[in-house]
Amino acid sequence: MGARASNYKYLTELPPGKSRDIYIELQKAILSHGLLPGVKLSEDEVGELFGASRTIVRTALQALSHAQLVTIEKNRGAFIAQPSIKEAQEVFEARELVEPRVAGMAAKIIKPKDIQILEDHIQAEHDAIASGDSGEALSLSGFFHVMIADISGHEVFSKIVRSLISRSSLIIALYWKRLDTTCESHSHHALLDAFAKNDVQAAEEIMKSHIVDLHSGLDLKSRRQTKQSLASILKK
Amino acid sequence: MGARASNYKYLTELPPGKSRDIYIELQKAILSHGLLPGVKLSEDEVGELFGASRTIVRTALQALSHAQLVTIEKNRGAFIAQPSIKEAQEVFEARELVEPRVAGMAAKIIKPKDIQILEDHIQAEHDAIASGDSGEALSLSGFFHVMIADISGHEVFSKIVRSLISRSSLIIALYWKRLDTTCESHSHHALLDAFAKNDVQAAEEIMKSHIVDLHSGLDLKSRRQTKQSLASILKK
DNA sequence: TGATTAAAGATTGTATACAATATAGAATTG
DNA sequence: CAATTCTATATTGTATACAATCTTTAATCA
Repeated sequence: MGARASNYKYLTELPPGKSRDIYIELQKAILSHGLLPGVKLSEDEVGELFGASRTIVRTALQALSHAQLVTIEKNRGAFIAQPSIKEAQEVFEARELVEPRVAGMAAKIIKPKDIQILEDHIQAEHDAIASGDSGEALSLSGFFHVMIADISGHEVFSKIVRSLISRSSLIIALYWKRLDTTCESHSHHALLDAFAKNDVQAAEEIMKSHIVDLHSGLDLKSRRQTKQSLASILKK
Repeated sequence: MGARASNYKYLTELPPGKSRDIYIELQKAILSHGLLPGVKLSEDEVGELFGASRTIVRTALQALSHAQLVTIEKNRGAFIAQPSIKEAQEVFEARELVEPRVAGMAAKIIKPKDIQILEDHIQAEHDAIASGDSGEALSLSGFFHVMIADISGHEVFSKIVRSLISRSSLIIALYWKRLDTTCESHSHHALLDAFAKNDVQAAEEIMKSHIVDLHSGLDLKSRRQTKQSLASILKK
């Protein structure tokens, strides 16, 4: 995981406190593929790791389950979610509907300052890829989409996009075609060009085809096996 | 509230148990305007009402806060959410994007059996209006949209729609123009006609204009005041 | 009297003990 | 030896006690 973790603002309904911290740390680990689908999150183990009581840990795990990053099975515990093939399909269909609209809205009102921030972010993506930190790279490329949603100023769409992006990370872990290949693309750059011109329609189209691209990078025939227990990867 | 409460399947990430029951009961009360925005849900009070310990109640309240039906303020407690004007606007904008698509998908694959169920449901709406049970009528008219989402078979869209519909109920409580007027319309019937013909485009258009209609029924200039404490309305 | 402060009460936050359930391993049986 | 049952262990579910915080009331002072 990235030595310098992205300090981008994470969202959760949780009030500030230890539960929220645990939520954010686990989310980071999930989004950067430090924790893979299927891994069990035992309450004692997580509590031990973060020096928190089970009460606190349960609050965090329940929040993650509401965000659909974790599945809680009665009397069995919490596991990193494993989206089905159908869900994977649907998540990307939803992204194809919502994100182009959001990108268009962002294009309409984006300011030079925001464009600069996005450019820096793309640079950070490249750096992560260059340094071989594919987990961080993946996480950053997801955040790029969230940042655009935030720029649009539309909080309801923004929350929907956040949720879809998070789940996309699990989907990529399970169904991405070529494990070696990073999902870098030129689309992010192209999007910035459209933003710079405040070209709403171009932004919509580029975003649409970008997501269709990502979607087609998935192998939605069979689910990858992901055992790998132990949550010792959390220690950054 | 309706003597015969809608037994339509409620969704929550909560596993079966008392927390889930409380969640569902509170949700019902919120959606039918038995509990109005701003009302405090004290843990002891709710626990007393349902014969549950605070641990259980807290789980339910936290789930409701994740569904954005309840706002939890640190050290102050849980309150029925009060969507802002901006959020109200955004929720309906999101509905205008997502629901037409979902209606179109439903039109493509709907079966006679489903159409019959929807017809019966509309009848139940009329009955509720006739009997003056405006809370139940409102709740049913929201469920109509959820049922269509379920018929579409697209679970990701369906969950998004559920969330938007729930919040719409709070928004209507705060911003609906004429308190005396029920939000009945002919759109639901028109939608059924399109469904019967499997007319995708018509279904999309009717749904779109229906939601625009609802949207325009809101007075998004000022928020209504809703005091009314006490959660004694829960006892059906 | 009005505002400010102080104390009492009520409510939420957290840790922990105990109960219920599931899991893993040992013993038993065919 | 394979399959099954039983037992011991580990894990989650829930209630409750105590701590921290907020709210309300009472008391004090200008």
